[in-house]
Amino acid sequence: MTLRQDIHSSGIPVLCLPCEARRRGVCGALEPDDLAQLAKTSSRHNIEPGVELIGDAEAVDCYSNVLSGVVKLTKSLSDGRQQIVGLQFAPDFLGRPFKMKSAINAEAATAVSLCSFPRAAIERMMKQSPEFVHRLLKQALNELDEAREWMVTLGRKTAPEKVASFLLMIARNIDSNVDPAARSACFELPMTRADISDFLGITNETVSRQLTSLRMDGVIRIENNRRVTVDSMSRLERRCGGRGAIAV
Amino acid sequence: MTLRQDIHSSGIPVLCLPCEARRRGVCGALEPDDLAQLAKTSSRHNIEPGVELIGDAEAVDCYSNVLSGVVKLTKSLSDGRQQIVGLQFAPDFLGRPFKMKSAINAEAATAVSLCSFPRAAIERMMKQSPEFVHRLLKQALNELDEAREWMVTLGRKTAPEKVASFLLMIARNIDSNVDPAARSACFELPMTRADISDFLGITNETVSRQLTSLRMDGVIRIENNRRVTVDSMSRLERRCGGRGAIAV
DNA sequence: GCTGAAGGTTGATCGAAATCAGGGCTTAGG
DNA sequence: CCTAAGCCCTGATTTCGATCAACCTTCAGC
Repeated sequence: MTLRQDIHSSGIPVLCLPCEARRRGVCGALEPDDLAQLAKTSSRHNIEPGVELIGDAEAVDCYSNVLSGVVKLTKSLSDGRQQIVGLQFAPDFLGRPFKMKSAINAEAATAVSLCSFPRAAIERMMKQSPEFVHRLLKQALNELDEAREWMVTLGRKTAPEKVASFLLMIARNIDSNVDPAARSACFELPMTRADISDFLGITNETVSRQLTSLRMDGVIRIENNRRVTVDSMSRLERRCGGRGAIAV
Repeated sequence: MTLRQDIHSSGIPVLCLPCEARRRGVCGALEPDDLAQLAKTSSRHNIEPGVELIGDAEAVDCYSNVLSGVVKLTKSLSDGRQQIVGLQFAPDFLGRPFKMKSAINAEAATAVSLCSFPRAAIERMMKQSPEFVHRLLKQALNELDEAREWMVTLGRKTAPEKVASFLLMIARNIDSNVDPAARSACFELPMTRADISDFLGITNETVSRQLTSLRMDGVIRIENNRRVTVDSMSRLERRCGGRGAIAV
């Protein structure tokens, strides 16, 4: 299985061989020698939950692949109100081409491991590999789709629907069992109730109440505040509000 | 002024010469001969307000530059709730690379004129011009920024702040006077109260009340329900809620 | 052990926006 | 002319989720 993909793996850096970013992430666009060139400039980091990756403080001048964990992207109003505008899972690409001051903050929601590259290396790669830019475009369009999906949730769904939709999204992104059409799911919530409320545009009290309500109705089970089991995904789906966009 | 840009305009199709898309849109990425090739396949359309451009109905298989007018992108839940997830102004590029079923609807909000290309022509151009893909990436990232900006508005701003923010965005996008730091502005609202409410995630009654409130307070003047005059942009800005993201 | 802080749950109350309802203005068509 | 349909505004009432407040559990540090 690994073999089939790696028949021509000669020249691929050892570190990159098992890397998910090569299979589904931006590195998948690169030829072995491009990859080798990029890998020489790369460095790996393990980040503690809560650590700020991009923000007003230190203008981190690099790009990274998310190898594991979850990164939250937030925007704040000057009076402290905060909104999470995106979540990045492995193997998403983190960083913002063409822009220094992004007015966005990135923070490790869970423990996170990153594979980072200096800005210059990425920009060089964008010049020499059209396929790489192509991948970046694909990822950007995916993020755009997700953002728009959440705009519907933020603007038009009720609090119970918001919480159900959130659980569904998390289940689909980090469920241990890979089957996308699985009938049940079990996972760790990657963030606190306060984070979830910042994601859904509601308060943490409301998040708590809605989780309780789902638990009471037998839709989910919760252990240790974090571990969630969904026995019937379809029941959860039915709580998400009108199925998104009827378009066939 | 036009001259300076067009010293080497030999080979540029006549239709494209005055086109805004060449200056600020995706066509700006193209060499004269690429442009000529693309122009041969292009067609111009004038669309009435309310006409659906992309949707479940007819899967329009083309891409377009918006030459004038405003296009609204919407997503709907199956029970009829609707959310506008984006507005496209000239010279934005309309259409979705890599995907047929987009689960998104596009509709002319005002009278719109388009310059359309068949899907195949655009895909060929993406293969032969890396600079073109580069432009598409830039536009996608811009749209992503805008979407995220609006997520903050949808999730964390009050109704009065939402309406003020909307007016501010419109003013900056379609104000007749070009100066971005203008102290005052005057423009036509490109959509009905119902559309605005679908954009802001509130009801049309609330939009109406907030507009009245802004009018009573002397922040704006309204003629014919559509024509809005903002005498002091800074007063309007102060009504938009905490200034977005403090990041320097 | 005690203490304090952080995260979470639950209850009571309040308020902003939704909902329900009516009425005005403009435009198109008989 | 009259009528009907859109679009918009405004008032009365209701409701969902915010706010305020209390309490629980866990965990780190002394």
